[in-house]
Amino acid sequence: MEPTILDVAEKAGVSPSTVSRVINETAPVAEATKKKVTDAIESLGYRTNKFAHALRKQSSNVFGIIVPDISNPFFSTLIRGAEDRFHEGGLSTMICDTKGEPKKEIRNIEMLVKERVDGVVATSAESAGNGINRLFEEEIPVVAVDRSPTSNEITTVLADNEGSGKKATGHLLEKGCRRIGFVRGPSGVSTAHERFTGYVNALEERELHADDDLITQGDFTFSSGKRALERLREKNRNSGPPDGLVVANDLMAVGVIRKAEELNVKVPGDLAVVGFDDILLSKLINPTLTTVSAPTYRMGATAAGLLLNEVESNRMGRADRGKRVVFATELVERESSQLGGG
Amino acid sequence: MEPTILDVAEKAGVSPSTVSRVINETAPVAEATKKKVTDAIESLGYRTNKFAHALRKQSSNVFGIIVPDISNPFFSTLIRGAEDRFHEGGLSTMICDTKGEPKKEIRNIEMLVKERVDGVVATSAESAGNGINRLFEEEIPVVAVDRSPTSNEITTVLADNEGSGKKATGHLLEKGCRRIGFVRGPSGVSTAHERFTGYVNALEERELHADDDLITQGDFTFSSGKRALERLREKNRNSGPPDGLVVANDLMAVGVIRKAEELNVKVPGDLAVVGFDDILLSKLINPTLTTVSAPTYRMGATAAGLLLNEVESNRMGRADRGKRVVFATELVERESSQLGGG
DNA sequence: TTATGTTATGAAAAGGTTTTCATAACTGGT
DNA sequence: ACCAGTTATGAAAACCTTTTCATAACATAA
Repeated sequence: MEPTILDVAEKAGVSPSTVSRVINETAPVAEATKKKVTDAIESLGYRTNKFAHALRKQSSNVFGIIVPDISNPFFSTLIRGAEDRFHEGGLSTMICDTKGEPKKEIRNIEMLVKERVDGVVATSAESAGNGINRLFEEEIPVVAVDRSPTSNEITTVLADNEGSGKKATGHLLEKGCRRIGFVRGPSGVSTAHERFTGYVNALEERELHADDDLITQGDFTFSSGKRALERLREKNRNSGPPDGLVVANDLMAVGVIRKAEELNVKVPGDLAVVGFDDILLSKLINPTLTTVSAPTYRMGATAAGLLLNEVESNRMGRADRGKRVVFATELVERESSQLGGG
Repeated sequence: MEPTILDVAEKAGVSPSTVSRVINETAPVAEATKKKVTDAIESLGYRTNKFAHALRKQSSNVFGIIVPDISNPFFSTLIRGAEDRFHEGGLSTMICDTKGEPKKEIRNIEMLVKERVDGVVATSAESAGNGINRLFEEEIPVVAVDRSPTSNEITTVLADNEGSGKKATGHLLEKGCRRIGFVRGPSGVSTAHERFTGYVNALEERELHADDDLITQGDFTFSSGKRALERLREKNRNSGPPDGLVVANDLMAVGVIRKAEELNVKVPGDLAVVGFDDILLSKLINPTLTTVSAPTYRMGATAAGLLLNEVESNRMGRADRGKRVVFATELVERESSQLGGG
């Protein structure tokens, strides 16, 4: 039914080998024959059979992209960056959403292994026992993005999270905040930890130091943000509540703002808030949220690019791994941090 | 390197055919030989080669899922439903995000064709020239979900959008609204149109009728919601503004609420608002948004199930297409529609 | 006992590429 | 005019399964 390379060869009056050479430009072919072949391909509507191609080349030309949550705009932008880069090269992609569940991550990785993808761009879901090792076992090249993997053999693309933490904290200091608290993210996530480090460093540079009572932890969800503010106000009933809060991601920051409203704490006014990621929601809530944004699209594209390099290197027999690219971030100033008209 | 079925055969002292029969349970095999084979498979760590399998069977065991926006929680839930169903059967999935751009939809579909997927679950991005026809040409089975395709040959899974429109409108009427407006969605999208029809019918059942001045159109985005409210208040400067608004999706409804705030119109109080989809955001904003939700996860799972049936039928030589499943929807009452304490 | 059907297995073909190995026809240099 | 090196092509092998066709052994029915 579907024409094969043999049909093309016959129609063009050449051998299948020659047709293959024309298609893949893998050896010189006389101009005249080339024309005969392309004509035959055209008229038959021939397309190379993916399965046969993959079998012979032992390569699927498919790449995997793993993220913990596709509905998080941060990750969907990352995906878009990576996807565009892959599609540019005529490569296909499989997107995997682990929903942050290790079980689902494993299942997804098993799928990618079964599909014999040529490589994977991964935002490994959890620190503990991440399935990336599995890909290593199978000798499938991996590039990590946004979060640091445990192994440093793995090429990694990151945002400057520590710098982000510094920027956010510095911003609040400039706005005149004196008691600045921090809502940390889940303990296993490098991103969250580095942001916290930035906060600590920003304070220390000014010879202040982080008061333990002003620090609490959430798990990146909206409701954990609400609980965080509750706890912080409880803890500081005597010493005086924080007047500024750096929150490890936007979603929790929105939770903080909602809870502040319930408690009749004015944001901004009584409390300035800064988040991270610049998700869509941050522009939509009231007050709009000051946040630190990373060049997500470019991070995705870069990760894909590095992965392709790595695959290419592997084919050439060289092995270059363990590169590290860090992107600068940017403070996006909005209403939630405009203290006292200043 | 990687062991083949031949290695297994040799180790077990049988022919490759027998090994294949053991693996696929495609013909009776003596208990003793079966054991020898499974032992050999185990000890060699054999896994069947996907490429060879696909080539021989002319089937990838991969299914496509097309949505206009993966970061929209409505669609990501739909995806999860479909994906879970596919994974259950050991099938793989490729998720495509068209970003609502026809160009991207075409590129994605081209990719699915190239990958020779066994079938596609699609929320066709636009009404006009949707790429689904392309899949038809390639004889790739398709099931449409959430939006009606142009062809009625195609099995479709829908929410009862007209019913939703009715419920939303009826709810506002019960709350005492007298001048109820409607913000329509993009003209090509069946979902949006049906919701509008529900609105009209709800009014007519009560022998009211929809005032043209109370109707305007948006494009499903946040900012188009803001503009919509502006236009409606402009239009009705003399006749009096609407006291209730049914908005074709939640994102626009949030835009309406934000704009109302800017204009000092109280929601609820001066204006009651109802949206559709029950996206995460609807619970997070202030006031929380009353909305109509559909069983999104089940819709995705059902679509995948029907697709699998259809593929199976095709293999058996029968052709059953054009089924139609409609899911009931549910009103989720929140703050935005609680008029005057009543 | 002979014919018929079922169970259990192997040999070989088929699925559609890419690539190695050969060969032939040229090219350019001496 | 001869040799070396390209250039241009074809034949055939290899990639790894699944499946058809055969064959043999065995059971059941007449």
